[in-house]
Amino acid sequence: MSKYASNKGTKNSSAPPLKGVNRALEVLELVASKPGRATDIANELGISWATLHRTLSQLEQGGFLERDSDSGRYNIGTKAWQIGTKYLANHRVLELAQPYLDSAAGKGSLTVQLVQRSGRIALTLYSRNISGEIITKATYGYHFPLHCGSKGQVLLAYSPREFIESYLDGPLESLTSESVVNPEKIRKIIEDIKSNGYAFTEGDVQPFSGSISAPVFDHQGSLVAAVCIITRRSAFKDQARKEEITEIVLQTTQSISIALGWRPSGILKK
Amino acid sequence: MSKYASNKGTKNSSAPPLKGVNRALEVLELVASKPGRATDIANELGISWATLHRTLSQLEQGGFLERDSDSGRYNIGTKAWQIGTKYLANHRVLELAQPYLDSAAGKGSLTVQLVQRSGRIALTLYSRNISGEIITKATYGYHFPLHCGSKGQVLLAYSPREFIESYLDGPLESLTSESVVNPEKIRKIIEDIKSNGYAFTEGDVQPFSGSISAPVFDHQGSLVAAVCIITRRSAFKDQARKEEITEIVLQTTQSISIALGWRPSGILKK
DNA sequence: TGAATATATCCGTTATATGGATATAATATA
DNA sequence: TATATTATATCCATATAACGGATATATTCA
Repeated sequence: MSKYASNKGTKNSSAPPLKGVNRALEVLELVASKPGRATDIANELGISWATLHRTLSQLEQGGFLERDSDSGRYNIGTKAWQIGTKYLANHRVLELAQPYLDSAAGKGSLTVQLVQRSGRIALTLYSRNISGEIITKATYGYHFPLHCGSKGQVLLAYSPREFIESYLDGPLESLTSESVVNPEKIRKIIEDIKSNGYAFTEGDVQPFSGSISAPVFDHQGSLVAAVCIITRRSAFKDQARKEEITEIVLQTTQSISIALGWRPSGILKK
Repeated sequence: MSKYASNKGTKNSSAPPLKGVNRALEVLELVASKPGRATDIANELGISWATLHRTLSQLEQGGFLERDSDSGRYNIGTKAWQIGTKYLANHRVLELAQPYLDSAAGKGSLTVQLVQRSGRIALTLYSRNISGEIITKATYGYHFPLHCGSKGQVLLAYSPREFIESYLDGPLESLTSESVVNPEKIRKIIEDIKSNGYAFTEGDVQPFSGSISAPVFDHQGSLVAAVCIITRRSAFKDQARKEEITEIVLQTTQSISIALGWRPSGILKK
């Protein structure tokens, strides 16, 4: 039927789809978010088994996927890490921010992260963990939705209005019993964050941890990342300690933003 | 160029190649190792411009590549990091090793890494850097060939004979004027490493840094990773310090190997 | 300003991926 | 242990979807 009707309605002539490649990328994304067996993947993606099989083999052969021969489950492979790390090697903001993050971590023996928004999730770019106190999911590879955890909330709060709305329209998952998933309440939280300049949450990602985050801006005043300090929840009971941590976060984000050319008063440098 | 010969003569019936997907993966690998403009990539891979363009667009649209609109250069994109980090989240050895690595880092304010072999390169899985002393390329995203740096040499030394030979047959790049690239000399180094149980190199990766590495084995006694301690070269002038660091490396690898079920004397547990 | 180089897009042709069907392997169940 | 069930692997004729030469546009350089 559709011999030549590949073009969608998009104003600029939509690119030809390269179906095979697209499927492979989809498979990668799916496996990343939910490792599983071949059949699961085929069902989830609604593609024929034979087709999927070829794709899986190809990805496995390239090292992008790995298959555990006992369980038959596919996982992300070595090559994906090898290539993914190259993203960091060219990351201007990270390079610039790193010394400030390390210094912050030193100040209070804290877990400090630099995070960035990627679609609907908060993506950790750098994580400086303190040996003594290990918070399970405060490392690379744990991506949370934006409405859970102070880091996501900050990233959400300073995103464009339209994005916020479309985000809140989507499904809002609960990570713990304390996660806030009511759009109306999240809107309120966003208000607060924007007036305070930082976010604080506890127990909404992991039951026994809490975090404080603040935004990093570039020379145009737009959000590029967030800095997040995570620690065990109990630490925040001590009000003085909490204020101290807040101070460290704000100082750090301010320093990084300034290093990026941002000017506090909104006066852009010419 | 043509990395993997499409399975023609393989004994089992040749699998269908899925050319498009394969090309996309090749592009990713190439960009990771050498970011560049579209034309460069097309030439390097020897594929027609039109074809490449589609592939690039698709990868960019998926977030696997990013294009700097000023320079026109393509780099690895956010999504690649997002997915790559998931590799770590499922990494048994890393999970188990991490506490030991952190403890080692604490002992001497050192940069400690866990590395793994991936094809012809040494791939960093975990890197604990010390704030004060920053060694430029001791982070994620810098992948070195196996013959440069103690970590690569250890990984090479304990690889299967046949792999070593095929590795030495390939082209051996120099990273600094002190890199050893003579196959005969490398064979000698491998001998030494296997009799000492660790490797030490300086100035062969970066002029002013040096490192000591030792192998990590699993319950079957096969190499799974290496632990590497990197510091400024001058530190190794102090013989006592050098021995101290060697001791830390060996203790760490031993602990991790044992935790993996390896038994020192070669006695396998039943 | 014009030449040269890089990027974007079009479109007929055919090589290539598709998916139903069949074959084999691995589990679950009786 | 035998048998049903579900998962994985492979084959092959067909039509779809990708290819690449050619052309159009944008960008860079001299």
